[in-house]
Amino acid sequence: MITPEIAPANFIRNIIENDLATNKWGGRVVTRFPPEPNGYLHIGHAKSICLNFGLAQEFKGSCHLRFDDTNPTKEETEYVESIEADVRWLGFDWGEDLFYASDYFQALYDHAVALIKQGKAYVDDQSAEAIRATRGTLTEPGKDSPWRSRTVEENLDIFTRMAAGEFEDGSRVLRAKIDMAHPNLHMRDPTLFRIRKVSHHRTGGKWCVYPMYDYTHCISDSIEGITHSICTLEFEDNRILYDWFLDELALYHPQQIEFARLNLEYVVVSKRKLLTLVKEGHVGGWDDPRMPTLSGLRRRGFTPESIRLFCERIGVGRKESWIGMDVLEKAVRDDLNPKAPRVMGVLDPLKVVIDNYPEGQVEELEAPYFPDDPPRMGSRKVPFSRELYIEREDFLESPPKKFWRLAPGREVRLRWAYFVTCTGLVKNDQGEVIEVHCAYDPATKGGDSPDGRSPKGTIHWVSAPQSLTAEVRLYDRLFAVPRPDSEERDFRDLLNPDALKIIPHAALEPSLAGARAGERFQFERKGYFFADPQDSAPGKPVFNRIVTLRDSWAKIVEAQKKGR
RNA sequence: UGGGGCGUCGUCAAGCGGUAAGACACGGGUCUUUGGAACCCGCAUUCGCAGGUUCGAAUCCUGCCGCCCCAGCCA
Repeated sequence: MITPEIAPANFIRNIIENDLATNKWGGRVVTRFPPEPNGYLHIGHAKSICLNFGLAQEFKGSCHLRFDDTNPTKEETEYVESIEADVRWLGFDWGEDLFYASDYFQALYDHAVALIKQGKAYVDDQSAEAIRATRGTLTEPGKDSPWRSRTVEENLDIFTRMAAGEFEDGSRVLRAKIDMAHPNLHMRDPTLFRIRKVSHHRTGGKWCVYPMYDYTHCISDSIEGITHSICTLEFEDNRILYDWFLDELALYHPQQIEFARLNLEYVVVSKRKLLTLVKEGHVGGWDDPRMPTLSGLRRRGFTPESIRLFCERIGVGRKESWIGMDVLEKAVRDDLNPKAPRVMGVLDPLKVVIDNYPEGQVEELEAPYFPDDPPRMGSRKVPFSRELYIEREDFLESPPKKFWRLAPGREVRLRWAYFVTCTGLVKNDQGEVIEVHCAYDPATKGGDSPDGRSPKGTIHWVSAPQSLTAEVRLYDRLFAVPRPDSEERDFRDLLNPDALKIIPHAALEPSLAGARAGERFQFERKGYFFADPQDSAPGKPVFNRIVTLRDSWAKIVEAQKKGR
């Protein structure tokens, strides 16, 4: 197991601890995760989910799942289902606390009527363009609407008729009457309700006026008895409205707290761009293993634990920050290292003939699944014969300094098998090595020599005749540059062409024929792999590479290059 | 030139007036039948800058500088 990491302190936890100490909320901690059901959840949402559900868990409170479905033109049931599945997959449970903003449409309407009666809201007959034109600018105040001083009675009458469907979409809106000269633009008479004569995924045709976010969110939080309403930094300016509505309506008043959203290098997370990748076929779908969506990460083979570990490690603050992809990769390695059984698979096969090994002979060699803890899960038998495959990159005709693998005259250990020494090689017309010849030392069976010598290199291998041919998909970072969003070029041109390499005929050890869909393994020296849950069939697994192993040889090579 | 925020190691991030946690990355080493893992050591005399208050400041005050967000009938 990964050593349990102590959840690092953060300012939100501090606020909660302080509130608990002062009994501000009567000992309650109630948070919520409020997605709009208009797209798939991605790694950025995971941060928010882990924060909200994690805090609730830690303080024995609760976290509500609430769909913010106030805009029927953009929201669909398909998305609520995928969101529920993703949150559950991440390991969180909202219990009975599943809500929809649309549950509160009537209450929202009633509160609007109350605001009208208080003279705090009015119906504006101006067009959207006119409203925009009179909002003023960052430095100049706006102008009052000509409809701002309608009587309460008239406002009540028209608002009622708006809700009854008497007016066309866009013909008028209900606005709060605050201050058109306020320095915070959100306070310049924000819209409360707009007319939308469209069917809503839950309320159908019941409503033709729909409430806006600022008005809806605070009241929804209030109704549900939320204590800490955690959202991202871009809503900082909206907090003034959150507070204004609740104060004017004299309702239970949760505290809105903002934190910096996640920025992850080498991916893009905007719905528009992700959708483009899917629609234009740059990826196979929302759950393509290259995608930063939770469904993509799941399909790739990431574990929920690894995502949670990642979220814990990146912390929570109010500073715009960028997290390197290596942090996510490290998190999944750390999670899988103690969990994934070790097996051998050759991704780029190079044939090896052991000349002094009897033709036709096959030995079954013992190979532990967890070499660092052999009793655990025991071992499997791996066949060994005269003809093997090794990784093409594990042989070099003229090896550079510090290369410890196979080369002419060089002895290496074949993992769990024998020491072999390279005695010759065969090339094709293009001068490429297509076959390597070796001699094995029968005294080194199992990988130990009686004379105590130990080769510098140990490489993996698979017996050719018994090998399992399987498709392996090597995934890597989606983009070739760390911050695709801040580049001038079209983001499509920044995609990493090597984000997916399909190997149709990898040579795997035969035990893998028994791999079940959804199982994870470490292919020794190569990385962690996941039997694709959709494309694997009994006896015919298809593997996705989740992440490579840390590769210090690659670092040496790079250093040598630079040194030159 | 309005309003709201943010600036602590390469990247995140603790710290809340008492003399800079931790993680990732990086460097070195031990061990090793994965150049994996594990383990050990190192890694900010300094907290955007400049002043000030104080016995004492990353923490308080003042002034600068830099970066982000806001002008949807989106959320």
